[in-house]
Amino acid sequence: MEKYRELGLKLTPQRLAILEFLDGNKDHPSADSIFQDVKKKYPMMSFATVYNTIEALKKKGDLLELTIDPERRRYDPETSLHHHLICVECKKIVDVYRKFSISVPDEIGDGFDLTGNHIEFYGVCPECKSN
Amino acid sequence: MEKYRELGLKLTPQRLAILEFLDGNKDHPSADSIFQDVKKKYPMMSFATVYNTIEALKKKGDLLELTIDPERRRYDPETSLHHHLICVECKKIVDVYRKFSISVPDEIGDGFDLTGNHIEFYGVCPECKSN
DNA sequence: GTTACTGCAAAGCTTTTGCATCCCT
DNA sequence: AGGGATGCAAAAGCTTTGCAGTAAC
Repeated sequence: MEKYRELGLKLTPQRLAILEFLDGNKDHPSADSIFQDVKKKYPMMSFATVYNTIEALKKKGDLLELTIDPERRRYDPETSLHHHLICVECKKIVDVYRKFSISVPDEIGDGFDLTGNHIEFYGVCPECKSN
Repeated sequence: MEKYRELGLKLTPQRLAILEFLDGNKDHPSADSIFQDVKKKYPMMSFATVYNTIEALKKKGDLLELTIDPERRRYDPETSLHHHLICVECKKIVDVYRKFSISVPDEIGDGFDLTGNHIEFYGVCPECKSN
């Protein structure tokens, strides 16, 4: 928690509740998920606070914004390199911790300086298979 | 164009203009891009028509909805398998036509039946590099 | 005491929807 | 003629913003 203070971020109760909710969270929550959860503890909670905190965490590099759901933005507190496996039926998202050696061939690369990649695997999860 | 009739789709002038705009388009346009372009020819154009047509094309399998831009949905008339290279600065998107042999190991796969994948490569394009 | 954060409400965007009219087939 | 498509406007959903009051430091 110390590191937040170092960056000039104030540790308010609301912010702590958001951090607590995100810590170890594997559900790739949306802003609304975060809001709904923290609201249980702090009924006065506002969206502004959620988005403020998301923005602060993103800047710190402690939260990733995922672009895997066309409906809404989802966030991932797990910032180490990983990929995602998405159920095309129920939209469940599972982490894939594995390094893949892939790269864009120079002739296709169009002169880009590559900085990283992200793979989305699509499939049908066991629960949806049995329906 | 015949194939559209076969599916019970009516070929209205507006719809043809949208098809013409999309044909061979490599810009991964948003609904608004499509709207703005077709509006030049048909000033009475409405968003409803754009979204109607997008929906029809998606159902036909002739248009892909991309989830690579958190700001808005983008569409891709190129439906053959390919990946994308995205400039993290200017958000330009370049197609990557290349097959990568990647797969999720069973022990990670969580019982999913895999159906496909999509890779996003991130980088800085030549134009943004020189700024 | 400063400075940043909170909550509220309004606004901004993108996307969806209802409905009367229109026009492709 | 019939049924889908169009245009308009309103509504819905997600995200951002302005501001006065509040609380962390």
